[in-house]
Amino acid sequence: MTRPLRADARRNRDALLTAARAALAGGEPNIRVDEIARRAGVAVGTLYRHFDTREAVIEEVFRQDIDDLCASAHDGDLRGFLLRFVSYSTRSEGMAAALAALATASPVFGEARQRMERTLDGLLARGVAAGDIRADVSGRTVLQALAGVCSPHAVEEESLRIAELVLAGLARSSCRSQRPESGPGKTRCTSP
Amino acid sequence: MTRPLRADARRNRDALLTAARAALAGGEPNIRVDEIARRAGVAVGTLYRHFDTREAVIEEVFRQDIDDLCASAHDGDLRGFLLRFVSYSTRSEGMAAALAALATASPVFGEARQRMERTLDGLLARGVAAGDIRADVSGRTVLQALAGVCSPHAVEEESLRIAELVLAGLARSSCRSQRPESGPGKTRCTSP
Amino acid sequence: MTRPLRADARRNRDALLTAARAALAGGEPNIRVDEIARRAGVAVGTLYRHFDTREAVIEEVFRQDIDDLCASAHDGDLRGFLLRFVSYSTRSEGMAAALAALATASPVFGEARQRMERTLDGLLARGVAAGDIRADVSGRTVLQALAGVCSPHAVEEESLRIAELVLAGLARSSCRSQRPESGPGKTRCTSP
Amino acid sequence: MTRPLRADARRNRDALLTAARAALAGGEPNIRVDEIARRAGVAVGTLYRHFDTREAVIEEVFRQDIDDLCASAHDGDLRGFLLRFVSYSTRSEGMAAALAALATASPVFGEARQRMERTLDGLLARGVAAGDIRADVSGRTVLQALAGVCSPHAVEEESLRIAELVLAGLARSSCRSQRPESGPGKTRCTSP
DNA sequence: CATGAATGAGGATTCATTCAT
DNA sequence: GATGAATGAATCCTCATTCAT
Repeated sequence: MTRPLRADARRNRDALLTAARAALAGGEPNIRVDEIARRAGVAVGTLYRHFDTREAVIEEVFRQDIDDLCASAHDGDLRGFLLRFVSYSTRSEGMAAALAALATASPVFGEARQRMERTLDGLLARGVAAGDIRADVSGRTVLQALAGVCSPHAVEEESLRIAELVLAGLARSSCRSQRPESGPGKTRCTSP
Repeated sequence: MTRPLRADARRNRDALLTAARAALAGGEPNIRVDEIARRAGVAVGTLYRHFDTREAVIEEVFRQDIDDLCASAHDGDLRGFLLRFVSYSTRSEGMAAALAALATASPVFGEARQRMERTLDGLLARGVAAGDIRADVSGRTVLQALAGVCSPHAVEEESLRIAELVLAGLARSSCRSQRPESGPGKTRCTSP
Repeated sequence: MTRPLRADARRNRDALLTAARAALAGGEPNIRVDEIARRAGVAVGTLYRHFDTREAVIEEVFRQDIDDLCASAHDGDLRGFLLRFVSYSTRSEGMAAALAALATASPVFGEARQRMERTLDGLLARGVAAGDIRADVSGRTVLQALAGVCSPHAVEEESLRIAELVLAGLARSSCRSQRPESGPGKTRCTSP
Repeated sequence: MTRPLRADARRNRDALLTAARAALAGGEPNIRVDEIARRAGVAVGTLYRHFDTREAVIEEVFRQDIDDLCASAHDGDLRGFLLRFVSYSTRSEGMAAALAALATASPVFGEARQRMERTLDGLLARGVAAGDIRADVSGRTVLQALAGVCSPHAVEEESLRIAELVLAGLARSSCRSQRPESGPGKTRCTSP
């Protein structure tokens, strides 16, 4: 049973996350733990009281951001969601690199990814029901396809074009033209 | 005027690149220089005679791979090109991480990216001429959209789905349905 | 405002300087940082917490030594000062080489040199006032003239002879005979 | 029996020494062997055919310079000799550092030192005979006293002052005033 | 709980010297 | 004799993490 944090402890924890988030968003994916602590106005020891490891700090920042993003999906607007994702990714240029650097399958990837995928699945399903979206694409695929916008140095304008491209690929009408030169593939389009 | 390398020197240089390529492709993006040299059967000093820095080795591997890939585009087959790219990326899972780690704009990024973009531009133009591909998407955008397949841990099957999704978005027919809920956007499709 | 060091940190810092001083004085001008740390009974990281770089350690040893030496000049005894300098230099044979190796104008050279020069200036002025010392020689010149005693492998007995030679040259009476073969030079002696 | 060098070998050897001398004189005491060879227009292997080791190259440069200098002493002019020495040292700022770096008692030190000491002894003896120079100072002492002018970054003007200071200390008249405050020391002055 | 000093494995790079061509 | 590629020991410095105060 984890007791709620004492007020000052809470403050420190938040300060650490804020400092880390700012650094990652500001293009410092390799920021050192000392530095994160310093900017948060605490000592390294305090950082390690709140987080098991450097990775854990970054993961938590990431997890929170994804949480916020997914929460915003309740309006059911797929396009809006993708654009917000693009916007977030563009702002946090450092995040992508940081996450890439984490490399080794940290659980956060799994968790955050699952939340994202489920959110996208919901939005896609809604679009399918409305007849706008093809039914043969999963949230997982869309997420992966959007990874491009996460790459460091991505420019927002360009990232928006990517989102539009993916959206176009998702449109129900695009289904028929999917494999022009081949016969009907095994991936059926909205088999009624 | 750089004189052609002596046979044995050439052999060593190649061995180094081969060792590095294998390591990167094999999921060891952080392989140490000593280790690369060891696997190539030479001493570190030899590595440093051929490459200014660790980064330079990785860049050269990357450059060669991209060169080979782009050379394969002469057949004009966009779909085939994208699938080969997916295949390459999937095999070289380590490469993505390695390149991401290089982070800071190493020139190779620019060079390789330009070569890729130009190649894609050519393939797209051909498709546009044939009436299969919409005219409002640049090679740059496609490349960026495919970045997702480069992420470490990407699974080939999934990456192929992404490629298909992007291809669907590129199809001429997808153009009309690009923005279902809005009126005709400013991005025109093949204005005849 | 730098807070005073914690007791144990202070102890470590001192141990590092002591180890470094001993090594330099003992003819090991090229001692490695690991080794200095090991002899001080700490890890390399600790050394680097206290000093930015290997150079910084050596500079600090040098600075302290010069400080101590200059502090000893308060008695106004020029001869005594020079002899102590000789003694120090002879003991720290490694120091000379170490400093020579630092070569590139590290600020400590400037600082320590200035302190030495000012100290010598003071002692010379006192001698001039007493009528023992010629007035046309600066502390800077004397310091430079003594550099010979700093050379590695200098033997104390010989170094003392050098000091005496310089002292002889500094004596007021030596002024007149300074340039036997030429007429009165532009460098006047104690212009009354 | 060492056969005289073939013309081209001779040329290479000279080119190497010239390159090394220029580098040392030009403030590059740490110049690498590759670089010396490159500047001489030959390969490292050639350098190592002529000299056993890096040290050997530097020693040979030094030896030649000292030879030239000592040869110039035949005119018997002590002052002139010292001034030439100052001039040489000032020009070859890098030499001092290089020699200091050699540290470990390379034989060249001994040889060159002996030649210098003997030359100085001769000049001093001449001065003693003429009644200008005190008899209780050896060439060795004078040489050591002049080491200061060899230090890197020495400025010629300043070095000349040092030489004058030493010359003043050497003057016969300075003998009496050598130890003003003490009684007659054991170092007698020209005991007749 | 917070502090910040200490740890120490890790890893890139240099360069004198050797030796096969 | 000349070439220059290869060797590999030598070393400095970084930084995530621990733990005494």
